[in-house]
Amino acid sequence: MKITTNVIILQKASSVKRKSAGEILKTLRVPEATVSRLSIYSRFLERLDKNGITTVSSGEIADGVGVSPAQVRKDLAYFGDFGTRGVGYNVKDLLKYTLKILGLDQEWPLAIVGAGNLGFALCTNRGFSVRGFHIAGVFDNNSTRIGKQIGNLEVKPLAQFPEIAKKENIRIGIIAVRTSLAQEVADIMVKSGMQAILNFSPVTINVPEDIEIRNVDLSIKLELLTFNLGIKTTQSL
Amino acid sequence: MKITTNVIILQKASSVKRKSAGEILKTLRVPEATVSRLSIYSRFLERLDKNGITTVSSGEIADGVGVSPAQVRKDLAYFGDFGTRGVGYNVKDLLKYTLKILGLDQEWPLAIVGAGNLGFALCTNRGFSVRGFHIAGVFDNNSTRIGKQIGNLEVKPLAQFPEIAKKENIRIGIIAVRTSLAQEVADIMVKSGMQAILNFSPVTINVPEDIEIRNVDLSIKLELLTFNLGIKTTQSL
DNA sequence: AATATTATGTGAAAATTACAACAAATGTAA
DNA sequence: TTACATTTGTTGTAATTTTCACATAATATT
Ligand SMILES: NC(=O)c1ccc[n+]([C@@H]2O[C@H](COP(=O)([O-])OP(=O)(O)OC[C@H]3O[C@@H](n4cnc5c(N)ncnc54)[C@H](O)[C@@H]3O)[C@@H](O)[C@H]2O)c1
Ligand SMILES: NC(=O)c1ccc[n+]([C@@H]2O[C@H](COP(=O)([O-])OP(=O)(O)OC[C@H]3O[C@@H](n4cnc5c(N)ncnc54)[C@H](O)[C@@H]3O)[C@@H](O)[C@H]2O)c1
Repeated sequence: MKITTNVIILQKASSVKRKSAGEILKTLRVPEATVSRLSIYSRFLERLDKNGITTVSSGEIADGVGVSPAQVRKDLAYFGDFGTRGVGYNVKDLLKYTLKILGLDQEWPLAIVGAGNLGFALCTNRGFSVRGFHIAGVFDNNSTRIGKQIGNLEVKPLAQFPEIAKKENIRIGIIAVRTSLAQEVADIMVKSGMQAILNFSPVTINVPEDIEIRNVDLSIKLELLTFNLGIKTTQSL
Repeated sequence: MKITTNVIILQKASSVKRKSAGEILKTLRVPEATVSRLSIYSRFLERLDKNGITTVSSGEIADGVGVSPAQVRKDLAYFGDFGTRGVGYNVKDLLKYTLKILGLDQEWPLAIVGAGNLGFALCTNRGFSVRGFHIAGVFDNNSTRIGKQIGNLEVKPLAQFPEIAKKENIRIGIIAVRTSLAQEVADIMVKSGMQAILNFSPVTINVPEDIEIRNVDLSIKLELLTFNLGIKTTQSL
């Protein structure tokens, strides 16, 4: 009997509904935190695999990434039974499963808008390719940047975004322009058919409900740190 | 009657205990998510203030940053009564309070280790100064990078980290070296007295309990997006 | 073959976080 | 002055997430 799993992640994620006649439709609600941890587990498994380790327990994964063993098992249990009781998990297999779950069993072309310092760093970042990402287009609307070569990529004018995005089959856009222009760029991305956006600018971006958007927010993380350091030294709030 | 507030943030944060004789000691447990949102509210208030807006309601803040009005009020209520019923919040005052709470009523010197592409982008990032951060030192152990000038900063050898960190009173270190060296750099930071670490490398770093560490994790966010896009197109997991 | 050991998967309990509803306070208009 | 509209601060409630505890299964040992 085939079970089609209907995964819905909680928190900020939009709900996803799918129908599948004649099959059991199981509605799963997966915490966003679980998906994030899955990404961490997956990277840890990659390291184990590289080191020739073939089997791992939930406890070892837990130690390796700093969560509880129960959390590891619970997280994995959302997606299936991947382990063997009394033994643990096969590293290669579990790695393959986690990658599949995260959608990393395929190549993901990305588009970056903003060829400034951050955009440059992103373009040259070696980490992407390991996980199946590659930059398929970099855009800017500053004439001093357009035409510049970054690695084997040429910075294109923003006007070409829709055309190239379509040709390259890009579904994920990355915003690396200065704060005041981020919303404008997001709008263009949405119009050009991006289904997901990763935003590096420290500002709240508005997009339609069906577009996935996440922020990589340096300031929030830094200010979380100063908050914590602050209460260690401040007499009262 | 003076109330000394003992703030403890939840999740990954370490608990903080303070004593204060003769005063009411109220133990607050603040969700990390609340602190993160406070950072977002604070930035939104900065924008309002810049636009000359003097009063704002929880509903307007909520609309501006994409949360519920109740959430805004609840978050603020952890730290005090900042509003006026029937009126709302004074923008300038609330901005000042949020900055104070986040520990941003002082200058924070930062140290960056890794003068690669990301390190360079961070050094030249204009966003820091607005919130009271400034890069007080950049370090690398690659001889081709040492001595290079980034803005008005010179890249120093990593060996000088402890000395400069002490002289410049640096408490927060930023890791921007390649993944395989991140733990090593973290160890040096801890030994040099850093109390908080911001890590950009996609790997789990181990530090003593009393050191605050947070990750700015590009991969997790990207893979959250591919997870969501994946379940929209994949027939079954 | 029986027993011990190890480690998964899971249902129930506990903890945490978000949400909703409303009383209290303020300002405004009749 | 009174009634009305607005919006906070707070209490209770619902939803979500994590943790706990253990039955179950696989392997190792005696
Ligand atoms: N530099 C960092 O380390 C860092 C870290 C985190 C977040 N950020 C954020 O990332 C963003 C970019 O930072 P940066 O340091 O690269 O700034 P930058 O000034 O170096 O680069 C901005 C780039 O965007 C381009 N641009 C501006 N408007 C555009 C538009 N409408 N369309 C296309 N391109 C446009 C500019 O020409 C420039 O090349 C900022 O919002 C910043 O706050 C930067
Ligand atoms: N480039 C990006 O956009 C980006 C984004 C997110 C995360 N990251 C992560 O940030 C890290 C750095 O990325 P990058 O693109 O700047 O890489 P990079 O190769 O350009 O720079 C790495 C720098 O660290 C220096 N370094 C290496 N070992 C060191 C040590 N022991 N002490 C001091 N310095 C040392 C190197 O000399 C080099 O200058 C990586 O872990 C990467 O995964 C990069």
